[in-house]
Amino acid sequence: MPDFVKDNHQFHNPVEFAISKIGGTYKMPILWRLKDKKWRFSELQRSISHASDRMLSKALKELIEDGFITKEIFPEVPPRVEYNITERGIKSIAIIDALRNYGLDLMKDFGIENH
Amino acid sequence: MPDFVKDNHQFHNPVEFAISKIGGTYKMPILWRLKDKKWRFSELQRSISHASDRMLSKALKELIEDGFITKEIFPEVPPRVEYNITERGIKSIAIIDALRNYGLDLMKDFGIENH
DNA sequence: TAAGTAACTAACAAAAATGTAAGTATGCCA
DNA sequence: TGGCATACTTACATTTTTGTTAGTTACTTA
Repeated sequence: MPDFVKDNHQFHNPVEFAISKIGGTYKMPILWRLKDKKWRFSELQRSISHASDRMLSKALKELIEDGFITKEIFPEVPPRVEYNITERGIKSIAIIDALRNYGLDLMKDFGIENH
Repeated sequence: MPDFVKDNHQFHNPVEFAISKIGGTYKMPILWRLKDKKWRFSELQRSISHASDRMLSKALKELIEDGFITKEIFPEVPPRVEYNITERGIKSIAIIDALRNYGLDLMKDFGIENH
């Protein structure tokens, strides 16, 4: 597991790289929602209600830059914007699902009930 | 995916909970190393050389508190301490492996060569 | 007698992530 | 004419995570 550098940032293993791309508080929740349909900004906002405008916007922007999602702007007033998942985004769904299931197992293990 | 609270901390989904337990820069590297043998503190130090004493110590302590690893102190001078993985720790290896493989795929996708 | 060793801990500093509040554009509707 | 709606951005504050430096214990070896 040799170190490597990408975009002026040093990584020590593949997990660090993966987390740098889809980690953080909001990226996986976004990808998870986009996995089977397009979502508007305001829909994501309502659904991930603990995310502020700023954080949601920031996460979306980085996911676009990294090629996990795309953005379509409709020239209407008020504006309409739709976010769509890409091939690369689709490929991320499997680990998000695995992580989610592991999280559920851990919750059970720690005695957390999910109704 | 309802919110829940554990140890005075609010979580919004199972992934967040999983990451709170095995996330951060050093926990997965530690678990990964302990998966098939015991390691001494100094061995981990040499192997995860970018971790400072403090961070390594902190990560180990939290993994112990959360039941992923155990610690055995030998009454020798200079001291000898061995860290060992638990059942709960063993169960985490599968996602670490999955995340690692996903990371390798992503690296390839982003044009990063690993020799 | 002094330096070396393993496995730490404490105090403090810096960097990164997240949060909060306010402001922007454009046109529609009352 | 004023307020409303959507999808943002900017500036700033706070919190969390990570890093740095120095010190501790207690025995062994030079």
